[in-house]
Amino acid sequence: MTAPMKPGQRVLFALRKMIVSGEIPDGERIAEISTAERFGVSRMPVRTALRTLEQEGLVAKLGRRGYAARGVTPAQIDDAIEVRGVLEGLAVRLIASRPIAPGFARRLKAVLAEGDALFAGADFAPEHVDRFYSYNLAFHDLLLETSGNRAIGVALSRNNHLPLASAASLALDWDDIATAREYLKAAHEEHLAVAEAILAGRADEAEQRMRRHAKAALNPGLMPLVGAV
Amino acid sequence: MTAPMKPGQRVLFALRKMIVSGEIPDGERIAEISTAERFGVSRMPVRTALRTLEQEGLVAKLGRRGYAARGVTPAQIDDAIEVRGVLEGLAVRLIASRPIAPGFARRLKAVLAEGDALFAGADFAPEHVDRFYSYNLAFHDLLLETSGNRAIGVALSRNNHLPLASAASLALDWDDIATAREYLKAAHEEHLAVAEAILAGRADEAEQRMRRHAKAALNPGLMPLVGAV
DNA sequence: ACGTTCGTTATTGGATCCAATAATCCAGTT
DNA sequence: AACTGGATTATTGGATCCAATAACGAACGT
Repeated sequence: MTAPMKPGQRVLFALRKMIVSGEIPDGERIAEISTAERFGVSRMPVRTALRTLEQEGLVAKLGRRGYAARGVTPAQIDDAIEVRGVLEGLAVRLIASRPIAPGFARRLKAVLAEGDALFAGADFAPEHVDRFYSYNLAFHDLLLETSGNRAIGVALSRNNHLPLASAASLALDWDDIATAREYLKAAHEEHLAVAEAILAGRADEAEQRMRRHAKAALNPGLMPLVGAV
Repeated sequence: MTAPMKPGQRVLFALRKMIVSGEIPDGERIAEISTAERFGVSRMPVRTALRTLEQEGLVAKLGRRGYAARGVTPAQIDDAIEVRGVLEGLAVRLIASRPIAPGFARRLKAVLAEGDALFAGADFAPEHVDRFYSYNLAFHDLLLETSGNRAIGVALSRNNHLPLASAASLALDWDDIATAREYLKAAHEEHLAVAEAILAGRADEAEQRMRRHAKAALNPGLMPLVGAV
């Protein structure tokens, strides 16, 4: 991860981080030349990065005057979380509306077992948070994949560029590990409830539960529980 | 529209059309150099176009071997329409869940009046289809804007690059103008029903109706009724 | 005859250069 | 003094050039 990154990726990641962190304030113009000099690269990586960021909605094109940063407000993060909720809700609705493949049921239970194991004991260390993160990712990925609707994944990939999955968000809870455990445990139980509704074919309930599960991340200072990349 | 286009836009549009139309078959590799020569431009516009198309999911990166076209199957179009339905459903849900601004009610009624005017008489010409297209766009745009959730628009912008709004789709119906009128009239009445549910604050109903409205486009050979850009 | 390794080649990513274009600034005029 | 016009300049988009890299093929050794 700390390996030397190609210039294009490096500039893209750096700019994205600077915008979402507010280091580049909202509305500030981002010129190609000055940015290129700032990073010590040519204008080319900056250009491609700005194109990508435009697609992500993090910068806006100003006609001929280049691009301007679009600051990410907490309200926008809430917006993105809400969108993620309905998209993942659609995914589970689709799964629950169709016959359940035996292989899926098995894989789903295997993933959920990871979560069960995490909260089997009363102890909870920061390492557990990492493991929960992996488990959570696997859970959401499995559902997304099983839905068979690739358009959901395409739409989701936008939201996940927002700082919902950043380590900074997680750090807030690391101070109080007991609270973190309770919160993550609640999330896991929501997973279980969603899974049960899916396997029982209760599509409406599965969708509703998934939406609420996403919205749980709206609580400030709590783990975002973001899905895939 | 038929004005001379900049090379970048031209290549992007052309490639997009060629992929969704199947002129470039699924899995076929798209090399920068040969494509650039084919269009008579340098590699640069092709590069940016491929980057954009990758974001849209229409091409896949093949590590070092460049990109490959990802053919758009009818199933994928259905997927995208379903996603659009839930996203626009979320938009109207949000609007209906909040107090209605007087200005919004007025603007909404003004837009719907355009639709009323279209179907006031029994005659229907191809020109009316164009007008319906504008009206339809205005309706969906207004809802998207009023929702206040920009993440919805960002997510939607992906889906609308699929050939749902292409003139080719519209052409199918131009052969039988009477059928087109009936279909578009039904869509307009769905708009009215959605609007009524919104203004009455019936959020669930508004969302459900909007979803079904989107799915109406699933009927083959019928106008997609696509939303914004 | 088959596998391995080295060299060639095709192809993308980055850098630099050039052209077009719109915004800004200054001067001239009313 | 204010407004209008043109000229300059800053900035993006496109073209060409260079470097890095991985795939492909051939030759050699076992």
